[in-house]
Amino acid sequence: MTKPVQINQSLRAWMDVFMHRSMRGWNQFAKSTGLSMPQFSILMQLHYKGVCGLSEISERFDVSAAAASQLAEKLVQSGYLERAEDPSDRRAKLLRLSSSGEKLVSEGIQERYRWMDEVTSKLSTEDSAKVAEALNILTNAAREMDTRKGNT
Amino acid sequence: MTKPVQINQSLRAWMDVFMHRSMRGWNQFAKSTGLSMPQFSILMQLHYKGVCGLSEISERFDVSAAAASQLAEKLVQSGYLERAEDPSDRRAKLLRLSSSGEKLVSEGIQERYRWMDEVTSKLSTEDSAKVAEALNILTNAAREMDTRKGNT
DNA sequence: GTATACAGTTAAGCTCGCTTAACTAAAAAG
DNA sequence: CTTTTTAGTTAAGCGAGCTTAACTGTATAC
Repeated sequence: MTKPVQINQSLRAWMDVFMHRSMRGWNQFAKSTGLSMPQFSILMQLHYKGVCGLSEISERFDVSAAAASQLAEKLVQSGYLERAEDPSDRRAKLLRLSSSGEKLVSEGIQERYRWMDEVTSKLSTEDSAKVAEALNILTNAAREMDTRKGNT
Repeated sequence: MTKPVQINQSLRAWMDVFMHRSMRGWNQFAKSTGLSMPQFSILMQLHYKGVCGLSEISERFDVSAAAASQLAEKLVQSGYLERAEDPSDRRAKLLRLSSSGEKLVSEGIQERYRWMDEVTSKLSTEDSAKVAEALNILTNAAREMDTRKGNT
C-alpha cells in the first residue's frame, strides 16, 4: 500500500490509450462484417459463454425478451448461430455459435490482438518479460474477483 | 525475443478479460445516460481531441457529413456540445465539449476505472509496483507507435 | 388437476442513425 | 473573376433495434 497513487496513474494512462484505440478497431470490424453492434455483441457473448439461453441474453444486454429473440433470429438466419431445444426444459432454447460464427468472432479478436502485438514487438526482451508477468498478475486478480462475485 | 509466446499469451488472456468486462460497463453507462453509442462516442472523441471540426467526426466514425451534422446537432441541443464558427475558415465549425459534456464523459471514464481499482486493490505492494511499471512500459510503447504512424 | 409463473415468439409501432440529394456559403484554383 | 472544391445543413426515406401487447407451450405450486 505504499504506492497506490503510482499504480492508479499507470492504470488510468494505460486504459485511456488502450480503450481509445480498441474501441475504434472494434467498431470498424463490426462494420466491415455487416453486423450491427448488438448482433456482434451477442456473438461475442456466445464466444465466451459457449452456450446460453435467450433469457440470459436479454438479461445481459438489458433488453426485452422480444428484442433478444428477434436479434437471435437474425443471427440464425445469417448462419452465425444455432438454436436448439433444451432437452431438460422444453420451453428454453440453447444458443451457440455455428462454425462460421466462431470463425467470424475469432477474426475480430485476432484483429484486435494485432495492434497489441505491434506495440509489444518493439519491446526489449527484458521489458517483454516484465509486461508478461504483470499481465498475468492482473488477469488472475481480475478472474478471481469476478468468480468471487459470481460474474461471468 | 526469447519469449514471444509468453508475452503474447499473457496479452491475449488479459485482453480477453479486460475487454469482456469493459465493454459491458461501457454499454451500461451509455444507456444510463440516455445517450446512444454513436452520441457517446462523439463525446469521447471530443474529450480526447479537445476540439475538432465536423469533417473530422465524419471521417473518424466513417459516416457521411450529413450524419455527423445531425448527431452533433442533437448533442448541442442536449447541452453537451458547443458549436462555434472557426475564425480561420468561416465554412468550418469547431466542436468542443460543454462543461456538462465534460462532466458526463469524466463520470463514464471514472466508472470504468472503478473495476480496475478494485482488481488492483487486492494486489500486494510488490505486485502493484510490477504492474505499474509494466503498464508504463506499455503505455509509452503504444504512444510512441501511434505518433510514429500519425494516429491520434 | 387446476392455477400460476416462465421461456420464447410474433406483430404493430416508435425512435434513431444512416444515406442520398439538393442546397448555402466560403475557400482555392484557374 | 469565374470555376471548382470544400464544410456544413436540411429534408425525405429506409432499415435496425427496441418496446409493449397478445399469444403458445412448458414447468412449477398448491
